[in-house]
Amino acid sequence: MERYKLIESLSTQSNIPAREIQKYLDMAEFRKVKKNEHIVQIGDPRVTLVLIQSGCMMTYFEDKRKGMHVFQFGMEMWWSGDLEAITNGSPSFYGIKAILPSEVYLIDIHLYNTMLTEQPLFQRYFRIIFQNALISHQKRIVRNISYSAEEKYLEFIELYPKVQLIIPQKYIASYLGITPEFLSKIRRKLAGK
Amino acid sequence: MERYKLIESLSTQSNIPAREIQKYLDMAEFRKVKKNEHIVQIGDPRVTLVLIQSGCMMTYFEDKRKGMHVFQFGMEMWWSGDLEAITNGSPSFYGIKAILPSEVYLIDIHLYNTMLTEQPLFQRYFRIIFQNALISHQKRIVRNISYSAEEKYLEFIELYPKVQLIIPQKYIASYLGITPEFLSKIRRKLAGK
DNA sequence: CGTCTATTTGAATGTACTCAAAAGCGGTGG
DNA sequence: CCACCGCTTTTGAGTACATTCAAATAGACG
Repeated sequence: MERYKLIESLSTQSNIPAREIQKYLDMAEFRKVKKNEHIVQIGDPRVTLVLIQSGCMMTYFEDKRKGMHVFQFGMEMWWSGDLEAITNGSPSFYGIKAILPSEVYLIDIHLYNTMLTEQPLFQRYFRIIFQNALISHQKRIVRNISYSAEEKYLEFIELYPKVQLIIPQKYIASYLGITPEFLSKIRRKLAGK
Repeated sequence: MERYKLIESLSTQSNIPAREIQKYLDMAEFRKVKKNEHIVQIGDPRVTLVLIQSGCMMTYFEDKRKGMHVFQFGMEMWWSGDLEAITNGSPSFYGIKAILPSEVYLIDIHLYNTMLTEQPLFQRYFRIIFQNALISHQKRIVRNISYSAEEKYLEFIELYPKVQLIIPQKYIASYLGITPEFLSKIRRKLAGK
């Protein structure tokens, strides 16, 4: 996606004039990142929201026992970032890295607050963004507590047919909370039908 | 919690004058519900957000194979309801019932939209509510994909020490996505330490 | 006190994980 | 353009975690 299209979309969604969206985007840090490059490391004190203009990003975290887990994938026009860290100023619990060459805008805490206070329509914009994100998080929890691994995988490829083609299978397994070996076995079983 | 305290809290959180909060609360349907009484049934076409003044509610859903699952618990001052149904007008995927005698306000789609359009500060209020809800949903997903059943349980009683005392254990098991029998075994194991 | 539901227990089963090794695949340099 | 290297995926055997089913026990409430 190109910059002007991103601005158009944001303008339409938010009812904020394109020229004003542009003003705030200019205040954000724009970055082109290569495949596998990190834009946020776990523990970074400087926390930002990330708006993806093009490419594909992934958010991950770690636990001591089992290492890295994929928290979510982000595509064009999606937001990522550690909302909790943004909210209370703690260091980032998540890391964010590019799965494909990508272009992103980094909105730090200060800019986020500026946008919300200077332009009240951003309150509405983020209310809608968060409301929709909440819905999809709720659905994911529903699947987490009621689906088998196989069902989770089938639902995933149905929900994100594009993502599924791009990213390594082991990341899908991690996102679903299963091991890559077991996902491989699920796929073998499904293929034999 | 009493009505005037609820109004005070909402007013403080939202920066909206108490008298105006009161006006919208008066437009909502107020209901006292008995223990185990339902305020929303799965599939209900009339969908509402629920603001809990007192007591304890639980949101649940069903799948054909394993029956009912607890989606979440709601305490005083919390919101519940099917956001997706509110957003797109579909029938409710979730049911809501009282675990304790409770008092709730029901905000239907129409009133929700009225509040958002008439009083822009509600955009900010719900932006904050959703932002915080999103954070706790994200954390729950993190636990879902990276914790064992035992760890999930320990985290639960730490996060919700009050809820844990009130509600039947089988509902906690369901919330965590495990069977009541297995939770019982986890507790036995933990007790023997 | 009796009934109904929740919890506990145990045995058998199934689902998913670990570990180790082999096969596949993509990018890089010669 | 091919060969090699590193990483991902597959495979299989053994194990651990969690479920199912059935029955016994405990608790709550009228």
